[in-house]
Amino acid sequence: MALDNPTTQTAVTTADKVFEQMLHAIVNGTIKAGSKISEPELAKNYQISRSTLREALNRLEKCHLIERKANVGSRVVECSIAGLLEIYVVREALEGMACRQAAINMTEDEITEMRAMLKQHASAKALRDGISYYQEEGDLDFHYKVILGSHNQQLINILCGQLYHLVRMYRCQFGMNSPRATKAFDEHSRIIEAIADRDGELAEMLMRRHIAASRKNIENKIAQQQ
Amino acid sequence: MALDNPTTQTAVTTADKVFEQMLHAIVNGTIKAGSKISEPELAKNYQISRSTLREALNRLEKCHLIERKANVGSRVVECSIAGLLEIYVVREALEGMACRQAAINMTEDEITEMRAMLKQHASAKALRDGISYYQEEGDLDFHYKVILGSHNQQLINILCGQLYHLVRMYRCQFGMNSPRATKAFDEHSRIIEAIADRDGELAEMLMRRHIAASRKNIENKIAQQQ
DNA sequence: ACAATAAGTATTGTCGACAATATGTCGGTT
DNA sequence: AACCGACATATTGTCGACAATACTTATTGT
Repeated sequence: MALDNPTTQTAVTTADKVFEQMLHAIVNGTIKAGSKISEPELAKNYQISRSTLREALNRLEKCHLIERKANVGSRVVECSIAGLLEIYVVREALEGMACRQAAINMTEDEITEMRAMLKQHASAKALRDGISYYQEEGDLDFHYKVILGSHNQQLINILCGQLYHLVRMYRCQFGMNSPRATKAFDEHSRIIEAIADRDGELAEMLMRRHIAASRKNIENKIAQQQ
Repeated sequence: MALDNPTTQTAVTTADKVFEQMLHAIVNGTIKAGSKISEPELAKNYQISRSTLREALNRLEKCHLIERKANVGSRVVECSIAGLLEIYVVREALEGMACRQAAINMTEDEITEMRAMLKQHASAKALRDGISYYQEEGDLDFHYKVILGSHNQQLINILCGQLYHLVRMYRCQFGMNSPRATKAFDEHSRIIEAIADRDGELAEMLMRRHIAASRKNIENKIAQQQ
């Protein structure tokens, strides 16, 4: 069985398309974080009925991008520092485990593919312009591939289907062009080697440190600002 | 802020009520695992319109209890051994981390409460009748409280809001009256003590071993049957 | 002047009908 | 006889209207 990849399945129904549009709009802040969602207004904007919009809202809720209260309505989630740190904690646990599982379950082909990807990132890193953007995308790609490599459908669903979009939202809204770019690259390399060695324990530890380092980096930044 | 507890919020709308009914029906197998869901039929059964039923189905999908394909329909998830093991892997990672966070964030009151709960379980364990049921419920209670103790909303959402119901479903359908009852009780005690000592690292390790032991127990059982 | 209550407005929840898509059946063709 | 394609049926997706609930505003009483 090919592993279901929640972010790749193409939109077929109109609710799907509206969902994707709103997804982008929320991630990049066009629809502001914390703002209330007016069903009648949005339905008119997207030229669809309220039922269809509500279907799209349900998908967004599944990604934890909006929150609904009965008989009150939907709000886009707030982007708080506390919320960001909470996500890092969850990622540390889940991606760490995904890494361990990847060391067990990844095929040789997948490992080869990851090495190739990393090489490509290295050359992209060499040319200095547009570093942050590409590096960030590369970072997401890397983590993404490791998660898929776990071959654990539950892990994939949670990380790629739900948390993934939230992470992107935070990155966009907080404008995080990580200064850890070069460091992160080395860490990625070591993680892949641990996976290639089928050393699950080490792979998990390295991934956890990698994510924990990002979290601490943010915590420090916040502490400085205050 | 009081921590939102996804399983406690009472049903207010009719879709909520139908969701809860279907939840029970799916968990205890009244609606069979793997079976296709007929929207017209169920809507008639529950005496509601299809829109309302679909709303309920969306909630079930959020808990990963049903799966929908566009223009095809919904199916109740299958209960496979592989799926069960996948869940244990996720739980090991997430509840382990929840335990670490609980060691950091739990209030003294919460710890006192947990100790009291464990004492109650001990006395319940003493009277031999109905052990499996109560012990299982007790087990769920224990894990539940630890998760809430993490004070991490993301962790709580994922574990209590989504995986919780799946775990219950597997327990029901596979008739798992764990033979690890007494052992599990001791492990629970040690975990609480680690939390009380504010030793997050130990608490996480103990919880991970606790869950991994359950998983291996199942793996062994399966291996024997074959 | 302030609080509380009541009416009015707006938003969400629910309903039944219609349109679009997929599944199953039957006949024809190679 | 097996495979392919068209038709019929059933199911899902979408729509607009109505009902129920929450919020706002105005009015009244202290």
